[in-house]
Amino acid sequence: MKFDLIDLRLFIAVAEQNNLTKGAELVFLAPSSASHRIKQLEAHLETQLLVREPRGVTLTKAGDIVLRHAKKALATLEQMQSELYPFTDSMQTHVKLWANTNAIHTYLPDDLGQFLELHPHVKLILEEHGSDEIADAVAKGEIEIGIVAEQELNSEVMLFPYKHDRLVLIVPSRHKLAGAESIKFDQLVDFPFVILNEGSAIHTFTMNKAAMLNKHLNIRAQVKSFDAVCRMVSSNVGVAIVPHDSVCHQHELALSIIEIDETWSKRDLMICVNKHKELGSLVTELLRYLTKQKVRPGTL
Amino acid sequence: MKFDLIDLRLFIAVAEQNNLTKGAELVFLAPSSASHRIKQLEAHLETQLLVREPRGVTLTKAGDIVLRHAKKALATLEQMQSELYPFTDSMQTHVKLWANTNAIHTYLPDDLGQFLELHPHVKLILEEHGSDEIADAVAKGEIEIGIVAEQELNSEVMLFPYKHDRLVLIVPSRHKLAGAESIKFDQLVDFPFVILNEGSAIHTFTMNKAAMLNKHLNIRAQVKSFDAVCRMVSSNVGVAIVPHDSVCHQHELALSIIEIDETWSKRDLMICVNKHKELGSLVTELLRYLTKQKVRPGTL
DNA sequence: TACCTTATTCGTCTTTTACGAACGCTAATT
DNA sequence: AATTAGCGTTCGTAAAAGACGAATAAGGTA
Repeated sequence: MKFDLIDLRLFIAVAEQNNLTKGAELVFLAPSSASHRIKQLEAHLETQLLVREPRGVTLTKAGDIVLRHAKKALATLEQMQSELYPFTDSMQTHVKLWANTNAIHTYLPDDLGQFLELHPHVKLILEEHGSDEIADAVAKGEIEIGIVAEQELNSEVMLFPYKHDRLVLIVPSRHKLAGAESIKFDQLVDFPFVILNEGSAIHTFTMNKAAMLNKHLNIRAQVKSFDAVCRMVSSNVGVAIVPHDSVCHQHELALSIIEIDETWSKRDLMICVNKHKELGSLVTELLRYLTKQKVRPGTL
Repeated sequence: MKFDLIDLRLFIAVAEQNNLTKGAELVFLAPSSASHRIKQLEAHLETQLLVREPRGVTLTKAGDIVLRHAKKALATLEQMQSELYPFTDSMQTHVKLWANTNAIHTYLPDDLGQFLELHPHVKLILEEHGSDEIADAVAKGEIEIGIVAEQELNSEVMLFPYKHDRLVLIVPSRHKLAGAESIKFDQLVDFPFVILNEGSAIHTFTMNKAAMLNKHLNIRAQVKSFDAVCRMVSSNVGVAIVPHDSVCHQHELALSIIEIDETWSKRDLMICVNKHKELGSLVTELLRYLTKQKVRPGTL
């Protein structure tokens, strides 16, 4: 066994991209190096793993086997690091995390709350900043980790997907807005609204947006779950603003989904960390934790 | 994750030996290199894995975790190679295997038979030679793999345990030989014998040894299993020669076990392969297979 | 006290590995 | 039909990693 973990990570990346160059980039290698490494790997295993095609690569059967086991092996080692965390020397006790408004008002409270519960000794220093500012601070090493919205940022940071979601308007199928592609928020403040319980993040958020337009939302119903929101809307009680992911699989309901054409409706959040600096174990742990969190419809 | 597979193998070896120097040797590293590697590993994991004591090392709790996961990860990769075997390029079709008399007449037929069944395209070229001769041929690369008896051989070969067993004499507890430390074969050819079915390897072997002394064994009973042999002997039917491992756990029977003081009674068999040459996948597979075989009492 | 075992440090040398530039190949484009 | 764009590979060079042996340190043992 003469290959190493970089080979495995590279191979996984290449396999998932079906593209050697892109895969190489994901593990910070030049294409030439990647090509060389994979050739060595194939030589050591005495097996062809990829078929090189003019537009990328595809896996052979042997490649599938390697992909599967490589993933498993790396997962084992990730798990190891995770379990190792409590024993880590020089245990870091605080992390500076900056996040944009969206993140701080939506997903973060829940996620961080859970994380802090799991790690009682940890202190988070959480601040709200603009995405560009956050990325710069991460690049300069002023903070360890940030959560931002934009994709195009300071190229000195490494990005991981955090949440991928957007707020949409749902209306009954026969509503006069039904079928519209997208809509501005100010076009709908006068419609009757179905919203979540007072105090929920999205409730507050929506009310604030309306207030900024000097409007007062016409609240027809307040309910306790996204499920209930959808049902109310489909029963013609009113319209509602909800995360797209919490509605997409309610196909049995007579709903029409409309994009909201506002910057705040986009909620693709990315985690960014310094590209070059070695991450402390606590940051690694936090990053691991946050990237594991999936969108949980109905929680927001 | 900046460590590599060598680190993991090294760590496992060191952990199992509780000794850095010996562990290093197992993975063909100088102690200095091993020390350096493990220090790096500890640095990368930000965790102390070993406590260095004057007589070797012991594992910390973190070390235990690493040991467990490292083993699992490596096992995954071994499994991968194993599954990969059928896809291997330049699939080797024959292997030269030399073995000493013992091995050829005892364990090998069974094990090789099974192996060949699993690999229908493989041809084995099996020859019988003396252990030293075999080791030299392996060292020179004339044959890929050998099975030998002695431990002290040409140091250019790498050894793996194959079978660890020895033939012993069993007699009834009240037999006049009972309690003896050891005995020569010629001292017992006149006792009545219980032996395995005609045709079994050990039967043929024993008969041949007697014939070499110009004696004819006094066969009192032939039975079909080692279990039966033990029962017959404990019932005073006669004495018997059996593999030690097939008798050791028959404590309820009134048996006395006596060493046989002959070279052929030692059946510690080792597999040897070339220390420096990269092993072909077929040889790897065979080696993997043979080292997995455990002594199966009652099979011989 | 002298000695042994075992791990570590240091300086040197070899091997490994990454990179960029040039190249070859194929499919899509003009 | 010629051109362009996307990909993977090859090659030479430069830098980094890694292995080794000798010397060292630290703690038990005879």
